[in-house]
Amino acid sequence: MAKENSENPRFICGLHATLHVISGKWKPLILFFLNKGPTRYGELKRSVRGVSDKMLIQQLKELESDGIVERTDYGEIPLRVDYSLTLFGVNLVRAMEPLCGWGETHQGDIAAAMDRRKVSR
Amino acid sequence: MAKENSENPRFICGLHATLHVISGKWKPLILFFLNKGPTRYGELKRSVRGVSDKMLIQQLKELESDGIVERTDYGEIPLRVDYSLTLFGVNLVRAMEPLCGWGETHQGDIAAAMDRRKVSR
DNA sequence: ACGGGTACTTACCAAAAGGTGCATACTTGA
DNA sequence: TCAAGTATGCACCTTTTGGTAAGTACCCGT
Repeated sequence: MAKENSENPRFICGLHATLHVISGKWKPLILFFLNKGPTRYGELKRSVRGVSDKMLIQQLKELESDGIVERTDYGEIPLRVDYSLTLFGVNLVRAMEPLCGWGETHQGDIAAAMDRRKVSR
Repeated sequence: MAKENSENPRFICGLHATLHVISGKWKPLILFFLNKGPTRYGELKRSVRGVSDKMLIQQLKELESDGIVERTDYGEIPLRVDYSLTLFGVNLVRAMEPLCGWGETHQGDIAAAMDRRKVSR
């Protein structure tokens, strides 16, 4: 078990801790869309364009395990399952909001940066 | 070149755009430490515990290419190079601050979540 | 009996990301 | 001549992440 002391702390800083929860190609986007309210699996998949079933389910399971997201199974057929944010998750998404704003504001710059990276490969 | 229209937009949302800039295991931490002011390469490496030279240099190059970070070579021997945030970078790090706060507040929960993930593998 | 729907599983594979180990350049001091 | 310092390069390798394709469970309607 990892020792938690000042000599070898688990996390370098608060940001480091947060990154462990939100790392994964799709997690930030999943959380972003769940911020709109409880969402069915299929609807979430349509919102998070490009994600595969395998990854969506895997990352939802991890978010559930971490206490960020909760899963509601209505026990119907066809299956109807909702995913929603816990209070813990709502606070996390709130902390992510400035990143949304920054990205909105700088989409042009970011697209240009991506093009530069592509060219220099 | 990717078409930017409402039918097939480059980014799903602002957050998606931001993620393209900060994705990479070490980038958020690099930015976090550079927020303290211009930093020498060696000092930055010591701060970002665990990073290899290869990755630190690679991710610094990408951040520089994206206009987030600037590199100052003093032309001395031994080499002395400083890395610092551009204004663009300072604004990005400001947007990341709530994530630092969230992580600070929830380090215990996050550590517990990580332990649960480890057990269920 | 079969196909539809939704949500999810799994084996195998590919791609991406990250790391190791050794190397380089250059001036200075021993 | 060699070692020291700092910053960086590169070939090869390992690990992690993500994707594909085919499959599953279950009830209902045709």
